[in-house]
Amino acid sequence: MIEDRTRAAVNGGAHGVGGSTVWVFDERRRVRDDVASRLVALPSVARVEAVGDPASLLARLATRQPDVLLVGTQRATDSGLAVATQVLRAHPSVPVLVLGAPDDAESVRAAVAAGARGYLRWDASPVEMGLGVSRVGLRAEPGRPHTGPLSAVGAPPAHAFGGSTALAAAPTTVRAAVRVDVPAVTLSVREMQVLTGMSQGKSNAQIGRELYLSEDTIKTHARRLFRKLGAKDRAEAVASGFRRGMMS
Amino acid sequence: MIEDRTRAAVNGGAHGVGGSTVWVFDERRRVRDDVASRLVALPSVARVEAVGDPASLLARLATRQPDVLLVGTQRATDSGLAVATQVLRAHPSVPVLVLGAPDDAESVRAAVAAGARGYLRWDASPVEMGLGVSRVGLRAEPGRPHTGPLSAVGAPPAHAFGGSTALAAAPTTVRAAVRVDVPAVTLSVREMQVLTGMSQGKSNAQIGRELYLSEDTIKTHARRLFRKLGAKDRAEAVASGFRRGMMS
DNA sequence: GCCGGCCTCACCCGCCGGGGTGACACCCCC
DNA sequence: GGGGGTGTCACCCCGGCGGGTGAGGCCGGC
Repeated sequence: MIEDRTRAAVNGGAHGVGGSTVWVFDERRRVRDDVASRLVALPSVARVEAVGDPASLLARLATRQPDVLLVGTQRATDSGLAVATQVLRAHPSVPVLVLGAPDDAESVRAAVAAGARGYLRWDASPVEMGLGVSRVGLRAEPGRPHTGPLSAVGAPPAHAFGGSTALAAAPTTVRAAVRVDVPAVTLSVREMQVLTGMSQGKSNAQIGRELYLSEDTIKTHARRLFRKLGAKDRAEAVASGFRRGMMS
Repeated sequence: MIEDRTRAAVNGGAHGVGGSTVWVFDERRRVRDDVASRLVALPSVARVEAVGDPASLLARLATRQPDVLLVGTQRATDSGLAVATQVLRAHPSVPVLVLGAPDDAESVRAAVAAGARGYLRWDASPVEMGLGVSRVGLRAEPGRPHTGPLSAVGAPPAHAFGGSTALAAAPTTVRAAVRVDVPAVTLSVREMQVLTGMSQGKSNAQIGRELYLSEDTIKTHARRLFRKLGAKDRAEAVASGFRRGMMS
């Protein structure tokens, strides 16, 4: 019951049309929801399912398999580690990523030894999660299983746990890895000014006043930049600007 | 006349309330407009003025001074370099950044020798420009002049011109340098799903259908996430999500 | 020299977005 | 055990968004 509620809350009905399916296991609801909330923002992730009960995790694995399975470990109870080991024994082909506490290198090392593909700090940013997930379980096409073989992500627990965050080194690499689309668009100065205004929550009239232009003129620029960026919305246009590296 | 048109097009009326004023000089209109279009997207830049004529550049400098002056150089005619030298002789306190071609290390070296604070490739991304501009001409307060002294940015032209882009090494550092606000907000899973949908140009009804929820429910989540992010708009909310590193 | 892109402005229109408010239920933390 | 955050849904309201279209002028490139 509780489990169904959580599933419903995280799952919704996003029938991933391309993009991988990620399962998150952790017995602590806070943790798995927190991690899930960051995962749903990733463009490469189409479907996120949160599981809090070892039994139902194994039951699901019997019929379906995720592209990546994140397993949270906690030092206090060894349950997370036990679950990971159990899963890997039953389904060695499932790409398991261990979610470790920032200072818990041991459990992580143990899990990697047991067959996990890598680890992530549970406080990793979406970008870092994206890197980890895409390295471990990228799917080229919806029907195909994860493209393998992939080199282990979790090789050097020691130094990674010393830094601020595991896998934090190369965000630009992530961009390159995740990016798929973007056929190089250039916006004019005016269009950039309008887009910037939009990203600051300004109305067309407000942008017009600040640029000493008519609101209708702003609308025209907006329409044009929507076309260029392939956006139907100012929200999508702003997102597109950020994804293309035009904004910061 | 031509000059006035360009100025008006770039300038608008953004009376920078905090944030630096940047001038862009280049005789090639394409270049200066292109650079300007990337500068206007920077949160740390409040005002951009594009100048295409050496004479009017010097005339302006007599009365006002920018926080940063970008000077474009071209190998063919040495005009850009000459202008930079001239400006620096007349106004040594003006922070000059040289805009060099990707493969033109010589002019850059010469300009730095003449007193320029650093260089940027003219094809630098907004993020890289932000780094360069903020290092050279950050203003703490509207009234105060640029905070100095600042270490030269352009020390190693050689190896920088070897890489893909000058100053491209540490985008995360830029974040840290530019970021000012952001008092740590956490969105719930649902809120993240809604925000993600918004960033994909989906309507509330559409998001609702995909999550098997009522449109009114989506609106409620939207309202709540707007409050959390301090956004008045879905566009601003999306931008905020990106700026806070919640989205990618 | 013409064509194309950009800038500017205008008018019409339909619909969605966002605010306000109320309600009920669950969950977690204090 | 109660309060705060979250999830879900509903109704009302209206202002702004986005689409379509037309039109004049300037600039740069083929």
